[in-house]
Amino acid sequence: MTMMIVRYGALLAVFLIAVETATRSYISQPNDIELYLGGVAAIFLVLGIFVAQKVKKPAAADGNTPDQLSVLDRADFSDRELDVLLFLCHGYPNNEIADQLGISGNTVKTHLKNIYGKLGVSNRTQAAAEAKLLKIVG
Amino acid sequence: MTMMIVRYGALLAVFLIAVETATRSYISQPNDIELYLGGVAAIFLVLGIFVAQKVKKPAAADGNTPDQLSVLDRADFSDRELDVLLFLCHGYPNNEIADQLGISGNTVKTHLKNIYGKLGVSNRTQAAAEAKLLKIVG
DNA sequence: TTGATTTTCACCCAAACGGGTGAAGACAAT
DNA sequence: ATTGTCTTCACCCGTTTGGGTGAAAATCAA
Repeated sequence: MTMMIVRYGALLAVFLIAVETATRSYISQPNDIELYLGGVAAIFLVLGIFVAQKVKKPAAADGNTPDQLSVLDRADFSDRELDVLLFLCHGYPNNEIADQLGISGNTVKTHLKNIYGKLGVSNRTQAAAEAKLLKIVG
Repeated sequence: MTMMIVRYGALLAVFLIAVETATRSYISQPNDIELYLGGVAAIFLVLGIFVAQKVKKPAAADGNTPDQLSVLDRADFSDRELDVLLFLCHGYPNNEIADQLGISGNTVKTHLKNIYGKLGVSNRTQAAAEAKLLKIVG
């Protein structure tokens, strides 16, 4: 998960350099500045949306007093844990989660235990409620 | 929801006009174009993030086809069933629901059975997910 | 008052779940 | 290379839940 942040950071840097280069080569013709500006604006608008989608935070969810102690987001869960959590929130029992993910029921139980620990809950229904509260799942 | 889109659309339009105006007044000094470009890029980056945050859809819950056949609301449940359903959605186990409502665990089970039947589900987590999907509980 | 609905509770049994421990292989980071 | 994390799986045990049946009060409408 740390790796992902680095990757996107590098990607962003490359993108910025590209734009900078384009700027320098275009600066000789000050005629179509407006068009160019619009292009840059559009590109960065899309980029902003993209970044927001990727680096999405839990956003502190409206008027509910968010647990100040446990502010979690997707990054605090491993990929597999997020898989399990997704199925869990849709009401799948352990066996079906196991089938869907192609792993054993025991493995699902292990992931669930870790999920419960991270969320500070003691059963699947609380986990589902908490996950939705923290906007970890849609 | 429609209203919100219109509002943000109008806001975006106003913003674009403002930027356009600023562009026309600045175009006389082609010196600090780079700086100006950077500003526009930054602004639209932030704007993109903002838009993505605000116009973010509830995601329509993945790929589950919503039951067209069973459109239930609160009226289809008895008062006591709604009580149980509420605690259920908060992740309470049967025993605690029983304590909170001052009834026996067996009675809670009976209510749950009826709830499952009405929602067309087979366990409490599915019931919680369905109840939220149907907006029976907040 | 009669009948329908709701609410309450009991018993039984099988399945699912939660908690603990242990451990193996993969893979990235230091 | 060693550490750490992730992922996978197994075993045991007790608790919880789900499903079925039955039934007694209370409430409410016809």
